[in-house]
Amino acid sequence: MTADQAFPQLTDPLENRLGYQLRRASAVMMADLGRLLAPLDLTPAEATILILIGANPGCSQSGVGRSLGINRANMVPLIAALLKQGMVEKAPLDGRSQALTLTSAGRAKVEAAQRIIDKHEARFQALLHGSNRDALIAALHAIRAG
Amino acid sequence: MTADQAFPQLTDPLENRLGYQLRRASAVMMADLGRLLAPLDLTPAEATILILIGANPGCSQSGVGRSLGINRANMVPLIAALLKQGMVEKAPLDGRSQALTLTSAGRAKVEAAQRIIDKHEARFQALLHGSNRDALIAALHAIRAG
DNA sequence: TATTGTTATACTCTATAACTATA
DNA sequence: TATAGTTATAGAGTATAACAATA
Repeated sequence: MTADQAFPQLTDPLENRLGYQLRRASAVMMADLGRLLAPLDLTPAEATILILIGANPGCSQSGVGRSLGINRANMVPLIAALLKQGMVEKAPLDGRSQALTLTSAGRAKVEAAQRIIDKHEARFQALLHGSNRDALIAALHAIRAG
Repeated sequence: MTADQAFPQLTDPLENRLGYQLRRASAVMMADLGRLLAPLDLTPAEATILILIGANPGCSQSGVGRSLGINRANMVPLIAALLKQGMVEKAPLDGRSQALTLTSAGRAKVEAAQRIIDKHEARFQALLHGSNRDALIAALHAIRAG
């Protein structure tokens, strides 16, 4: 018995649903990125936080959270892990805020992560040979704003 | 002090990342659908399961899971909830499989959910005025296959 | 009065391992 | 040997409420 006889495909009324396909496609890319970043001991969330701090030295923890859609409470253990690993430093900004910057170890990690992410993105973009990649990004921005 | 002075936007090096924008766009649509389905006492996951059973009467629980990317173990409480709510019925198929079908209450729920999903999808598709909607779906399929 | 950072907490989602019964 | 259904469990991710210190 062949595999496709053993598991006949179900009729899928969700094939043409934007929200559903967005979710499944996102899951595929997230899982791939997670596998690729694991050897660096980074999760996709940690990598995006490091990238954002690298591009915005002196930013606050809440600012990072607002930008990434992660709420303040959930930023605490994420930043704590990056501090513990020596990738991020805090410096008092005013009495309540702390300015975040990357350490040199953090900068090295970000560069390694960026190289991995670049390859990962290029691999998926290559699958979109027909469609316009910029139009896809523009569509995703429009959906986010909706 | 205006709001944008209080929360200056951070420089965002993720603006142009396919995987990241996919994830954020997906989260926006999922949150919207969750809000819209809540009055029906349905989660997006339950709605997609009902839709799939409705389109494939007699399918198995594992078949639904394979199609939706939900593993067998996690299907158990999902199907149990739909059985308890009287929306799905099980009938012995062979000694180990159960054929799933919708009850009349389940069919009514699916129809109500489909109406909500249709409006939700139409609202987001309207935001994509410039770009080709079919090209977007095709791109998402290509990413899923990658 | 609003914001930052924090703690505690709870709920959902996802993943794995192991088991029984059946094919 | 592989599949269906199940149980138990653990780890993420996400959400809210509340608090202290500060603006």
